[in-house]
Amino acid sequence: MDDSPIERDAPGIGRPAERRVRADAQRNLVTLLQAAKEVFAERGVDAPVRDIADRAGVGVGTVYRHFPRRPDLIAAVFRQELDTCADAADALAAEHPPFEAFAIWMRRFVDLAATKHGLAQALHSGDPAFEALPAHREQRLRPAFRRLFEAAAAAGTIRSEIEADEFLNAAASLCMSARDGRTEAAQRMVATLVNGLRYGPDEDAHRSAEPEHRPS
Amino acid sequence: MDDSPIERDAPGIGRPAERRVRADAQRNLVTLLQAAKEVFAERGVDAPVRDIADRAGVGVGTVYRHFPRRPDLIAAVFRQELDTCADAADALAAEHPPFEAFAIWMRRFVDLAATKHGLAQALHSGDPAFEALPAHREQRLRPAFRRLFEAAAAAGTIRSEIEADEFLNAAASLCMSARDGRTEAAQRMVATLVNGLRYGPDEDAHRSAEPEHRPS
DNA sequence: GCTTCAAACGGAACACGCTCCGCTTAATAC
DNA sequence: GTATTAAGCGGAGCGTGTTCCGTTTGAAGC
Repeated sequence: MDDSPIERDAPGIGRPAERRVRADAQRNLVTLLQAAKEVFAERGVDAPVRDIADRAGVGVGTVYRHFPRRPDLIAAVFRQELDTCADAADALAAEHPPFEAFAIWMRRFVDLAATKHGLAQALHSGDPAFEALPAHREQRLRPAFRRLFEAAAAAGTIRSEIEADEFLNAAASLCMSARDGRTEAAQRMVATLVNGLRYGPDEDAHRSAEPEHRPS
Repeated sequence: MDDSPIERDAPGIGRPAERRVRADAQRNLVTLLQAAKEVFAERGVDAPVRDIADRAGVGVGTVYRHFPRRPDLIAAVFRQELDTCADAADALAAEHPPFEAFAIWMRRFVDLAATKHGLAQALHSGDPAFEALPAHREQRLRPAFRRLFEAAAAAGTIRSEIEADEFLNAAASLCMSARDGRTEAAQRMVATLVNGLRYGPDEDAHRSAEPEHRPS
C-alpha cells in the first residue's frame, strides 16, 4: 500500500531527480498485485501467469518485467497481504475497545496464516524469493500483534502473565492444521485460545460474565 | 535388479496365467532406468524427460507410460540406487574381511547420500512420489549396514560400545554438507569416523597399526 | 504358420514458465 | 507545443512437462 513494494535496481537512497518511475508502470504494478491476489485466491497459487496477466489487462511480458520469476510474484502478493494485516492493527485499535480490537485482529491473522498454508509448500521449497518472508513477518506482524496484545493487557481485559510472543506462536501453531482453505477449525481454536485470555484462572472465578457482548 | 520394480495395477499375489508383462515393456523399463540414472548423473535431476527418452531410444510416451509423473522416475532411479547399495553389502561381506567390507560399503553409502543431496530439494518438496523413500531407506539400507557393522564388531575389529544406528545417523549427518557433487569432504570425514571405530580408546593405545593396508 | 487383440509404443500437440525484441509512450528538454 | 529518449509494454516463441491417440507388436488361441 505504501510506496516501492518492489526494489528498483540500486538508485542510491533517494535522489528524487534520478528515479523516473513511470506512472503507467506504477499503475500496472498495483493492478497486477490485485489481479494476482484475486486469481490466487480463486484458483490457487498454481494459477497460470497468463491468467493473471489477462485479468490485469497486461501482457505476460509486463508481469515478468515487474516480477522476474513466478515465485517473486507469489512472494509479493503474500508480502502485501501481510502488510495489510499488520496495518489493520492500528485502525482496529482506534475503532474498537482493546480486547475487541485484539480479537478481531486475531481472526484476520488466522485468515492470513491459512492463506500462507496454501503457500506452505512453496514457502519451504527453498526458492530464494521466499527467503525474506519470515523476517518480514517478524518485523511487521509481530509488532502489530504486540501493540494490540499489550493494549488489551494494559486495559486489564486479558491475563497479564501470558507472554505475547508465546501466545502468537501458539496461535500460529493452531493454524498449521488448516489444510487447503479449511479455516473454520483453526478460527474456532484460535478464538477459544483468545477467549482463554480473558481474566486469569485465579481472579476470574468470582467475576460475572462479560456484560456487553458474549461469544455466540 | 530383481523383478517388478514398478507396481502393476493389482494382480493378486501371483497368478502366473493372468499377468502378461510384455517382454519389450520389461526391457524398456530397465533401459529407461539405466538411461535416467546416466542422464541424472551427467546433467542433474532437472534434465529434460525427452533427453532420457532419447538416450533410452524410446518415445516420451513410453517414459510416461512407466512413470506417470516426472518425480516418479526420479524416485524410481533413486530407489534402485538405494537397493543396489544395500545389495552390495552381502557381496562385500563375502569377498572381504569384516572391517574392510564395512569400510568399503561406507564409501558407497556416502556416494549415495551425496547423490541424494542432489535430490534433497526434490525430496523435501512434499511430492507424493518421494513419500515412500525414507521408509524404503530404513528397510533396505539400515539392515544392510547393521549386518556389516555387527560382523565387524563380532570380529573384534571395531569398538563394541558404539551403537550401530547412532553411527549410521552420524555418518548421514556428515553427508549433509556435501553440496552439488562435492563428495570428497564428506568421504574424508566419514572415513575418519570409520577409522575412529577401530579399537577403543582404552584398548588400542598399545596395539600396532594395521599391517595389510593403511588409509592413504 | 495365421488371426486376434490389448498392451505398449511413439511422437504430435498442448499447457505453462519464461525470454526476447520491436513497438509504444511517459517524461524531460527545448 | 515538438523532439528526444529510454522505460515500459505486449505477445510471439522457445523449452519444458504432460496428454492424446493412431500405430505397432508380443502373446495366446487356433
